[in-house]
Amino acid sequence: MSSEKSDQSSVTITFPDKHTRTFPTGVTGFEVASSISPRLAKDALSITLNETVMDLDRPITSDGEIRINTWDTNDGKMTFWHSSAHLLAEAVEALYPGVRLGIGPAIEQGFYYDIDFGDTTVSVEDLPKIEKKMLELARTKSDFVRREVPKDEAVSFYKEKQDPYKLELLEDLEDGTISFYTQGNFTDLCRGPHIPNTQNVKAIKLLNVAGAYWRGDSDNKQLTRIYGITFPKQKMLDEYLHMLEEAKKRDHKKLGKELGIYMIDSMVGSGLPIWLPNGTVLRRSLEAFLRDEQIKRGYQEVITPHIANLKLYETSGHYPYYSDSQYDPIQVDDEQYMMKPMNCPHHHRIYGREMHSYRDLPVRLSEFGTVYRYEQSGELNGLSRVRGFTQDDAHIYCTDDQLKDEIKNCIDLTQYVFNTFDMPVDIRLSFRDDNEKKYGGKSENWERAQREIREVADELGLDYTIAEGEASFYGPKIDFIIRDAIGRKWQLGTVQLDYVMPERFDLTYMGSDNQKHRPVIIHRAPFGSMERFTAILIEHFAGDFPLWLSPKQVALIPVSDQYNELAYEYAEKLREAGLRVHTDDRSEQIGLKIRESETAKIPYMMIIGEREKANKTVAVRKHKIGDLGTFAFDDYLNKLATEVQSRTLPSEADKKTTSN
RNA sequence: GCUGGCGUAGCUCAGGGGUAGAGCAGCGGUUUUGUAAACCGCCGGUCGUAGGUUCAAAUCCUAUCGCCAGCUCCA
Repeated sequence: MSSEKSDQSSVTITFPDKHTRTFPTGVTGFEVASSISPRLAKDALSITLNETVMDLDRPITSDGEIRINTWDTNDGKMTFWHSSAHLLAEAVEALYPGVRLGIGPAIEQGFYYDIDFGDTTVSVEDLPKIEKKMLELARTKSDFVRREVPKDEAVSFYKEKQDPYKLELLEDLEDGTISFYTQGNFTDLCRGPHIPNTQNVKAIKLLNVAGAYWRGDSDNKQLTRIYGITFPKQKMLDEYLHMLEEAKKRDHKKLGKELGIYMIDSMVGSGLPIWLPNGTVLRRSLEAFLRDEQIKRGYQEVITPHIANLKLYETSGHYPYYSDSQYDPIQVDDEQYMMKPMNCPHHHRIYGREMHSYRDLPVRLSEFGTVYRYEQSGELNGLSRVRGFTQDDAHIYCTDDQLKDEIKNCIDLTQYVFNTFDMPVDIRLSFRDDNEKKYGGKSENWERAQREIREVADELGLDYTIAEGEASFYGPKIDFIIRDAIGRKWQLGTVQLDYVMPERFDLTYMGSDNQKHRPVIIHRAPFGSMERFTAILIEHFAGDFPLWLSPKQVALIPVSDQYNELAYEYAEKLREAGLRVHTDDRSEQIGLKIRESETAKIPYMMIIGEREKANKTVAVRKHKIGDLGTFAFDDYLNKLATEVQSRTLPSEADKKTTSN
């Protein structure tokens, strides 16, 4: 921060609500917080001054906008967890003298520290004793003390300590910008900021140990990374651990198996998921949903083969550029063919098969296209990371003038899709940075595209962030990050602009000026991959799917064998109405049949016995809710059909049924 | 691919040098049932795979495959 105004005797601080106050120069964040309320001063962890997070006791020497960071803010948590990482390092140094420290940052959920334990292996069993030490140290209420040190001193400090990692970090730092933080007996090279003292840390959980390469480079030594999380209150930790357990219960690998969604079979091959009957119903329902919506929006569906001549990918540039993640080509007659890693080149050839007039554009080609990519074995994970998957892919070929409308249409479709599942969406505009070499296509196209994307986002009133340098090689993109029912974030759909492929495939259209022009391509996929999206859906709904997606929608449960006939009759009517029905005609007790339907997460049960036979009614029981009462069969059938058609979410359906 | 952990019956798990265990599921009977587990019996495993050590290996060692947590990468 510049201190050009340090000669002034006062600084003007602007608060988040835009009101301003004047303080003497050199006032600290703590003093500013105290001037508002003692409570705030007590809760404050750090301040953010002009987007820079600072210690509470750093003097403020220039005007600026301030935020006082408590636990309830993101910056506050980051400060808290970063300080907790130091606490972890202190505990580890105390318990394992002679360890070398790498880096220890705060992360989205907690923090980690990378540590070289030398010849000692540390496993999860060792974590409780480190936790205990951390708590002990936290209770000493040690202040975090910042000290700016000359580079020479920092270097000799770490030479003394024989820590090659910190020395390597120091190489990249300039004299005059180096600071140490000390708490208790522990000093660490650190930019800061930190919380005032260790006693705010009341609850500690070390979660995991894992190997991590120094600086993320697999040529470097692998350090031991200890992950942890801390809280200012024990209750918060309890809640967090509860959330972790909840997430575990929702794990799609567990539920996917239990509900018969998919299997992975070692004889078929790892990373090659097999969709079981229940999963296939679910997936086809999702596809039908998107397909219908795309048809309404003027898409044309195509089907392309799973392997293609290598020349196709040489033309697109995917080969050999991405050959690390592609399966090796196979020899077919005199030519080489490759498993399809992308659908786009096929679609480009479809576009290119005939002349297009500007009047025909946009051309929107869609495909549920299955692609194969080689993922390293350690990457594979259930349905969410696989080697063969199906993209809900589409490519839109349009003129520059149509681009804005098409982007708008894509964003609208994507939002429509995620709204249907009640998944809140964060939007990120991924633009290029100044590194020209990273990107293809003409600069003016990029600039226009980025401007138009932003205009569209503004016109739609979207709340978005811009990520410079996150664009793909061939164009800027819009990324959709959704949040699931337990608040986890997933990057899903993308809309990407492409100025490179039209050149590579020599795609043209005839303009009104009777000249050939290059179309712009939009790549977009709301779900991204059917496999990954299904994994997220399973976890989002915890397997309790909305009726329209449930593999089995209604279980018919006769009270005893005598009522089987009526159950078959009802089942037939439900099937005719398009519902997926299971009739449980086993000679089992009703309690068991209900229990099994509950654990299979079938949304509705219809119980049929003497009373129902007499009156042509059904007793309806709803999954997770219980007995809803008795209804005329035909009425309930219509109600269910409506619920499917409107794609009602389980939470909404519960409200409706419990209120009547 | 790398580091660490884990592979025992269809599933969930116990056992840790001396003849493989439980519950659930499955099968056969009995029970004909009113809103989350009826009763009896039976079947079921080369202890992931391959080597090795040993009189003897599910158990110890080595390799390998798979899974899990991370690391790296992701058009």
